[in-house]
Amino acid sequence: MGIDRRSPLPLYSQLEAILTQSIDEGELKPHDRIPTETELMQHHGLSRTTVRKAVSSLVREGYLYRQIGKGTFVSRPKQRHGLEKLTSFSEDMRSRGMVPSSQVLELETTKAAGSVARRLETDKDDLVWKIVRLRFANGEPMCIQTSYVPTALVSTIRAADVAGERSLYELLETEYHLRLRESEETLDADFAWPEEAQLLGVQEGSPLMVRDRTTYLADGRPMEHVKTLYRADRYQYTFHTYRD
Amino acid sequence: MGIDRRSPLPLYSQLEAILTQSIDEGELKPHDRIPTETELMQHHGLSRTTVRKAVSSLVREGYLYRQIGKGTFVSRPKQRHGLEKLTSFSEDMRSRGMVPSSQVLELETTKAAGSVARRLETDKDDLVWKIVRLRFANGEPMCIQTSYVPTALVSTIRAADVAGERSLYELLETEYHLRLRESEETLDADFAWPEEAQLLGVQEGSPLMVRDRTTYLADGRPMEHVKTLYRADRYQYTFHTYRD
DNA sequence: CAGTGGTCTAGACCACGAG
DNA sequence: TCGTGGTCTAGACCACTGA
Repeated sequence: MGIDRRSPLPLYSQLEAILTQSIDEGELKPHDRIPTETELMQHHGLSRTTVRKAVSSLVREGYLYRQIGKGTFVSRPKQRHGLEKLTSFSEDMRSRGMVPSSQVLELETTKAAGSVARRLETDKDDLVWKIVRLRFANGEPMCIQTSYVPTALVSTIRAADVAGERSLYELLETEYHLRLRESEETLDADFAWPEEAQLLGVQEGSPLMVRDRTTYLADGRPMEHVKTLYRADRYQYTFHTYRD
Repeated sequence: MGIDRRSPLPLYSQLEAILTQSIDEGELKPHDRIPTETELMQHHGLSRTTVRKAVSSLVREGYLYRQIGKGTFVSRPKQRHGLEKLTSFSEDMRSRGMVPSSQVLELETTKAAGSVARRLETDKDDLVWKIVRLRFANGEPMCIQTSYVPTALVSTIRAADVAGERSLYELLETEYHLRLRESEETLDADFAWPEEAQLLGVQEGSPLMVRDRTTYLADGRPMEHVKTLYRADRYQYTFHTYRD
């Protein structure tokens, strides 16, 4: 494994891959010092700027931490997976080692109600898709998800597009070539109402995590607003924060 | 407002300040294109590398977004405050425009129990501080917070250090010169047990947000493990995610 | 003191998007 | 075709850390 200058991958991202691989394979252990920036330059034949770009990126992602005057070190294992990534339910479950699937409960176009219209920045009478799905992880109910997508962005959605293991985001990215950039989310706690409890297979009044998300495209237009009710006994949200 | 080469602040951070100020003051509005990198170089007499470092940083923080071949644009207002910051309860409440205060319910040293010892990476018999506080925002109960801090790091904590408006983090950073780097957190939902409900002033069985956090120092040592029970009717956790 | 990461410069070539 | 951001180089000086 070395730097390949004919590869289309940028050199800094190749160096990132080399370093993360050394960490994941255990060559570099937590709190080990990694090679000096000068050593990395000479060893891989790169400029200092490129080396620093690779290392800085891994520092941002939580793989490494720097101490001025001393060196750069490997972080504690669980402190990786630095910044929160924008993922679909399917991607989220797969990264937790579970198999996602879906059952479509509703799929229709409707006029955007007040809060949905505000989040999607559409007019009150514009049509939006409403998709209600019961979502499973390893075949067990995990959450109820209600999504709204402007019909102005996506003309057609069929149940088969979003059922089973199919992901709405995959459809939007592959079929409609919409590039997602970021989302804004809130987490809250609530009870299960009777209908929700029955769908999720829990007792009425059980605790739920409520996740509200608005997703935006690369050009800034809102793409989706979604409310998800998770079984709190099966789902925890995990994240990282940094000082400065 | 311009670049001051005699200032101790790095040039890229001065440029960041200039750009964020133009945005906050409304000179640059959401979806406006900001000046080209070349224009910023010439206007401020900086190299392209420095300009790019400033702009990239604002892109990471969610102030700006880039579209290759087209330019760099201002994000939608709420999409700023990009990455999650490691904040104390006091800092969190102040940033939400509320006044924090605390009432100390317990303050003692104790042997670290199983899960606490594991999180703090101490031996089972090592002593840790246990601090239980009822925390208020604008005088209303907001959460119950139970903190554990190794006595190896902090020899003395008096009730006055952590009561009222005083923050544990401020104490650690100013008195003990401990530099915090990052934390690992989970969010969950649960019910209020009778004692908790009474302290928080809610009905028994009300929904709570449960936040578990372990905080680490710049050199990687665990500094604090804290469990916080928030009134779900008064607290929502808000965050951002990015694709790629 | 020598070595580390932190900052900065002046140049270069490229791929993408729009007219 | 031209201007945008994306990548990369070789060199420089600085502040902080530890011996």
